[in-house]
Amino acid sequence: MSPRGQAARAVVSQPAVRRPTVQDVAREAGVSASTVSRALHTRGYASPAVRARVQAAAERIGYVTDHNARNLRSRTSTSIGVLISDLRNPFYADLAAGIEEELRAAEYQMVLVNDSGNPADEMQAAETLLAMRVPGVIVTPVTAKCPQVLQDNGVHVVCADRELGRSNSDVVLSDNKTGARELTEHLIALGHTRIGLLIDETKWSTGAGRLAGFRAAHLDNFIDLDEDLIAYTSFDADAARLTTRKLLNDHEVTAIISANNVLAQGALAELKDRRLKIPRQISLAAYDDVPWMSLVQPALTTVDQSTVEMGRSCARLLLARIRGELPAKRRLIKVPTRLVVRGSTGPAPR
Amino acid sequence: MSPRGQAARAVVSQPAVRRPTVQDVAREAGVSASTVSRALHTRGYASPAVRARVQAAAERIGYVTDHNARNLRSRTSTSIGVLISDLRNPFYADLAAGIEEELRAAEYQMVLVNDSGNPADEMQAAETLLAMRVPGVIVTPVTAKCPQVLQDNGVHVVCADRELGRSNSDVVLSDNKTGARELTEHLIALGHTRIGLLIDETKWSTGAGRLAGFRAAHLDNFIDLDEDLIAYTSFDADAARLTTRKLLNDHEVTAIISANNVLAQGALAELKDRRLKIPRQISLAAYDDVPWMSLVQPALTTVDQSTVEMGRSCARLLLARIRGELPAKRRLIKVPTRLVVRGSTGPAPR
DNA sequence: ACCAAATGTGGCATCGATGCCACATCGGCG
DNA sequence: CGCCGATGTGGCATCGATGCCACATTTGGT
Repeated sequence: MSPRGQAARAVVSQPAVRRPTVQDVAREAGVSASTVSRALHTRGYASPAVRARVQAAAERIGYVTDHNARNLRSRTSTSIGVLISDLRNPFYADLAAGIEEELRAAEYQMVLVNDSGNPADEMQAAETLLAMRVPGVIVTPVTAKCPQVLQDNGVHVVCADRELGRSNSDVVLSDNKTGARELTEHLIALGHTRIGLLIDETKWSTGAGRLAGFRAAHLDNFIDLDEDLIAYTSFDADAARLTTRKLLNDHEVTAIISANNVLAQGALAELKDRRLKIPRQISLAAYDDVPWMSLVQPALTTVDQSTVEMGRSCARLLLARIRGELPAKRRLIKVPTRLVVRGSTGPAPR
Repeated sequence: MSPRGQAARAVVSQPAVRRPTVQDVAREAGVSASTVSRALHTRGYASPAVRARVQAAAERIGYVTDHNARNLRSRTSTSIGVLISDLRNPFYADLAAGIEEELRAAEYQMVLVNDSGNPADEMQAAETLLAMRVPGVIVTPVTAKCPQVLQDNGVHVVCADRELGRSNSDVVLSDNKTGARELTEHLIALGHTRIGLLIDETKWSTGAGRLAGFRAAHLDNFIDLDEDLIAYTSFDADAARLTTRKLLNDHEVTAIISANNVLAQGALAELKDRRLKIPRQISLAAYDDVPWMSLVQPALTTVDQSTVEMGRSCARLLLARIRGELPAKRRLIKVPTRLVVRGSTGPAPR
């Protein structure tokens, strides 16, 4: 019976329930809407008596503030955007978990987007977050453009895990160089001099830092680093496996360091496939400790980068920034790492 | 210098940028605000020429729709709440990843909340989502009250992974009974008759279903099930390890099935600790295939419940419901499982 | 007692996009 | 040649909460 509706609209199930508004609460409590607003929101003045009365009334009729209206009017929002590359990778999941925990404690919400490491998806997500008028975003950036656009629009940005070029956003990083150096030195101390490094990228601060730590350890210990032992690979486990195969075929190495948890998976698969005894014949170690690494036999020696804590740091930093508690200068937080020695690393053979 | 401000408000960094509104776009394109709205939003009539002109104008001045205003006025929202128990558990991470993927494809956003399996946090989150006026929520419920409250407020709910009592919400489940039965029968076919089941809960459909499948397999194969072999434990790996220890001490079992991925971790730890040869001395299998299970030696035989696909299903179902494409009757989707036989299960000893 | 300051509450406009209707314009057909 | 419907556009009110100010009332000081 739509009067003159042209395109008959799809039948959308109605919200059905009319939700109470401040007006309703006001009537119920016998005060004005303004007073209700002040009484429910902590900030603002209202006598204890009125406040109690209003709260009781709100409770009674099941009033729940409309965030949309609130956000619109007050030009703020308690939703925070979180842009990560792969939720299925425990690193990002832990990061997100840490962020969520801290945000929730501060009564903020997390809008999580998986950009799959894809620049187009990342920009798309940034646009969506702008539309939501979020006051801040935490991102493991794929492109420098994304944080840039967000900032240009007045959104606070914290980059997590990596830094792209010279941005001026706050950033929280693992202490990649130190972590990688300690891991490498651990192997050197065990007598290894020919150590392969499996790494997927060095354009971002993450890979660059880990590579730098690897180099530094060699330098400090007066070991000539054979550049061919730096095995560049793609970011998935299968590629890492093939690269490991090639590395083992072409070079004599007594130990392998994988630059992240995914690559470690490929490396381990190849070593097992070759029935190499770890650590007797070859040692294996990885940057980024994730749960499976302590379940395999032998358990892997790793660098634990306290990923959940990194997430928390990101959130705390962002919130502080939003609240205006920080000086203008960009802040860089380096989260310390911890070397976790397990069974997969041992004395160099021979 | 605040004129008569009482509680001096915290200095909050201003949004700084005034974002363009439809009015601005209207001026730029030489049309009215209404027209801009129609031209940008696909629905509604606008001549191709105007539409192009408006879009160009919007692009030029960097206009981005304000979701808050849109949501408020049109009483809709494209944010979907997702309430899960533990993002760090790969099961939930995969579920969330599947959900996010499907939501993003439909231009919806995911607001993710970790309730830690805690009823209070769960209700708190439900309230927040009500405040956000989300049209739907996907939840792995802890309490029946949560889906109930949401529904009472006109929010569509899809329960994922488990069902609590007699709710009338849509639900997406793994085919627990069949999966568990197949896994158990696989062991029975290998000659096992004394199989321990490590399980943490049976109040929810998840545990109940898996237990039922375990029983059914015994029944169908005319094996008397010793009730003592059903080892009830708590939901963490450490507890599972202790329970496994007790199970092994008190009973002769030739195989152990763990009802989920976390418990498997505990069971495996205990078996390794006892230096039991898997599968020669004892077989181990688990419900819920997660990545580490194929990395350990021997790799674990599991039931893969296609978690990511479950997540996608949840999202598809919810969106269909929101769009009003579904009949009123509640829908139950059982996602089929797949038995993945690996090295951890073998013939029963003796 | 009287006035000033402190305190608490109500009124009203407003945030930005959109639903709804009125109306201008155009083309087609009798 | 004029009327009517189709088509496209503009005007205006509205979603719900809150910022800001005015004003009523109380308190305290002298």
